[in-house]
Amino acid sequence: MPKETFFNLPAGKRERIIEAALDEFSTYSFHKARITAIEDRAGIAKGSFYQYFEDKKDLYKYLMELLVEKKLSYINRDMMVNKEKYGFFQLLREVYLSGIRFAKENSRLVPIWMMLVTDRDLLQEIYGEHRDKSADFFKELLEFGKAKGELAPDLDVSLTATMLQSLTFSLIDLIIEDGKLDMDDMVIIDKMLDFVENGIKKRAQG
Amino acid sequence: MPKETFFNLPAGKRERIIEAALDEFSTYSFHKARITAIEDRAGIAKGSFYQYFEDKKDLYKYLMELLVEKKLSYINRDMMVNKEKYGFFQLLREVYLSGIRFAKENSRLVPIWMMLVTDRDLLQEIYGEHRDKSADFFKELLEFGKAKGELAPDLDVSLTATMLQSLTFSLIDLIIEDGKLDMDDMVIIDKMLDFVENGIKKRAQG
Amino acid sequence: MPKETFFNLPAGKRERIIEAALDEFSTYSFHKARITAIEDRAGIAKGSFYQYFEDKKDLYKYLMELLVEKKLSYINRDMMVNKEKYGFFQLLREVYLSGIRFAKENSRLVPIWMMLVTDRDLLQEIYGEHRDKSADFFKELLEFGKAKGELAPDLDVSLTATMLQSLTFSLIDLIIEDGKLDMDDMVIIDKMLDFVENGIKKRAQG
Amino acid sequence: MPKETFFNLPAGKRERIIEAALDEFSTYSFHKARITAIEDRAGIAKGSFYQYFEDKKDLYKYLMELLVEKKLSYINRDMMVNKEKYGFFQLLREVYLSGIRFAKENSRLVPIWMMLVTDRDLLQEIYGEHRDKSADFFKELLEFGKAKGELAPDLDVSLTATMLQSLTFSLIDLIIEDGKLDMDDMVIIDKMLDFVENGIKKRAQG
DNA sequence: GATGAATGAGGTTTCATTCAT
DNA sequence: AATGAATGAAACCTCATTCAT
Repeated sequence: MPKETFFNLPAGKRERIIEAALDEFSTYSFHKARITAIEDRAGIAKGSFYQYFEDKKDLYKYLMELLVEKKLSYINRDMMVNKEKYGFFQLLREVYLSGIRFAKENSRLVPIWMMLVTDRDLLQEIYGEHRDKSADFFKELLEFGKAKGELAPDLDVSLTATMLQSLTFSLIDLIIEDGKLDMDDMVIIDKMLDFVENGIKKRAQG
Repeated sequence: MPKETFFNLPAGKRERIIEAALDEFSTYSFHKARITAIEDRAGIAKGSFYQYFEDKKDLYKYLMELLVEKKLSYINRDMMVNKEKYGFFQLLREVYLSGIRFAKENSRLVPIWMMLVTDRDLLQEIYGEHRDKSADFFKELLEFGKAKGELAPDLDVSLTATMLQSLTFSLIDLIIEDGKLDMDDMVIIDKMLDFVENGIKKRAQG
Repeated sequence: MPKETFFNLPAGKRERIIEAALDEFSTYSFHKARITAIEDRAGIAKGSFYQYFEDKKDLYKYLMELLVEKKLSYINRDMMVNKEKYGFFQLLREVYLSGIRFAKENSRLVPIWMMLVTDRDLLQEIYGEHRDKSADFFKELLEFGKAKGELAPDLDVSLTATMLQSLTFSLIDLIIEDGKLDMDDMVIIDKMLDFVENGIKKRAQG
Repeated sequence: MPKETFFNLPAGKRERIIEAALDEFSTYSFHKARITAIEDRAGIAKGSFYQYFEDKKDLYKYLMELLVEKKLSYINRDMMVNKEKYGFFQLLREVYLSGIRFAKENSRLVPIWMMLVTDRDLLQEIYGEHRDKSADFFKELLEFGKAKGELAPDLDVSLTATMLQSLTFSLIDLIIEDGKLDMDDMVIIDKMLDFVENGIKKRAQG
């Protein structure tokens, strides 16, 4: 956690520091990223960083907290709370949509987070034991879908959750690597949902 | 590329070095990984590493080459060459199976490769311009499936390729993180294929 | 060029570093000279050197700049600007005198510079293409002497410049290797000038 | 001194080694020069060098011995032994001529030797206490010239010897840096001798 | 709190030299 | 004697972090 002094900083400066940190960490892995570069880009003096943060890891953790916080803020709270009013696939659509909105507006957070997730040692250092909350979220959603009767009752929830999550990642990655697919975001989502709903096997009726 | 001296080494020693490198790079990100640690674990003297490799990057590249080479060796060449004899989903099944076999027997290569893929700067350093051959592979396979009439003719090949690839990653990850799911590999694959074929929507007939 | 931080240093410390560098480089050739030794002698911490200089070469270049700057400061500017008031040999005498004054007060710079000049590879590394300004200086002076009618009109300017320059080196070397000749500096200079003026052939009149 | 094994080597191989050494040491200063590079260029195996020489310094010393030996071989022995038959300036001319011949045919030895002479620490390491035999040579020659009555009786022998020596260096340097002066070697020598004989002052009679 | 110099652990890399075959 | 891998000292350099002002 940042020191108190960080939160006492004028908002502009605080933001400049965060921006600089995002720039650095989204470009370089944790160990290659340099505090000095962050200080330079933020326009603060050489050791000033340590007025605000315990150390490199402290800043990194904070960035990850921002990520979670931001991520949540993009989900339509109302829909999630009043699940019953919606169908499973409607909800899933909203989840993907929010994921996209988030990624588009916080594109630098995504690579940071991806590097973290694939770096076991770092993950350990940052979180101690890691608990994948995102998978839990999908599990819950799937249970709900089952209960509603929209999904096959014998569907394996754990595995499917993993797969849905994985698809989310690839969705976000597609969106960020702007131009990889020249397709409108909505179209992408709809095609992906169709894939999830119906698979890719050709059916008799089309 | 390793220096000639590396290939002149007795197989045992060469393997010890590679083993040590795999250990180190699968545990730590490229920049945190230490040559010294590799030397120690391989039981060779302080600067000896440089007898065999140009530098850290050189070793890393070599590991990635091994990965590609190994990966390919796990695919049933026969099936891929005589595609026509098989159905699309049979082929996909084989691809997933080979992915799993590979991952089980080379579990340390996977995290190394994942860290690389998520670290843009490193990717750039290692490969210059990166060309995702894996996605191409799936595209080709999908085109084949379309031609065979097993897939919907209006299926978006690029997007679907991305999704299939993404599912492969998560499959491999599941397998490696042994115990995350207590399910037999075959069962996992079959469920995943079912997901791909039919999606998760409940149908009238089942 | 040293970094800004170097010039921000208290004069005393800055001088200690330069002194240490002069000690090291005047004793050892560029590649044998050790940064660590300089740090030790200057009483600064292990990597501190790099706060002030880019690298070894950077420091070395700076020393060479100091040399040029110092060297120039020893010449009687007035005499050189108002050449016309003086005879050629008076001017040459002044040049030699200034050379001696410089060498006596900066005796450690001379060997550094000599090592540089004789080390083609280093010279290349330090200066890229090297332009011998010192020879140009003598050429100009000789042209002046010719114009004044003090020198033979068919004198070869380029060659003579080279020879005068060479004699300067040996003069400086003599002075520095104190005691090699037990003669007063003035006497040395006068004898050398006599050599330059009249050669060593015995003449009819003496 | 090289080991016996070196002299037992077939002449061709011995020469290849010396050639390679000359290449390396004439390009790089003692400490930058690499044994490995010499081995490579000579086409001998990695540690083979140590079959023939004690160490780097041993080879270097040997090269310097070759230099002296070669140098002497270029002087017209006959003239030096029967000095009386010749005039001082004739002898000096021969000295310069031999210097040039030597330098032209052994151009790589010159920079090696120059670097050595300007590197006090190395000189010390190589020779312990250094005795400048070359200056002695000129002193002797000058004494001879005085005795013959060709030089002014009050000429300072030590200083003049130093100057003559210095001019030799610059002469050799000029010759080696081929093209610096586009003048025939003979012309250079004659002009230089004229300089030594008569200085550069314009005389009444021309 | 801000500044920027100071510190030193620690990593990479080079290469002369040794050693086993 | 020849080969070429092995060794390890030692150098350069980076940078997170501390400290004095």
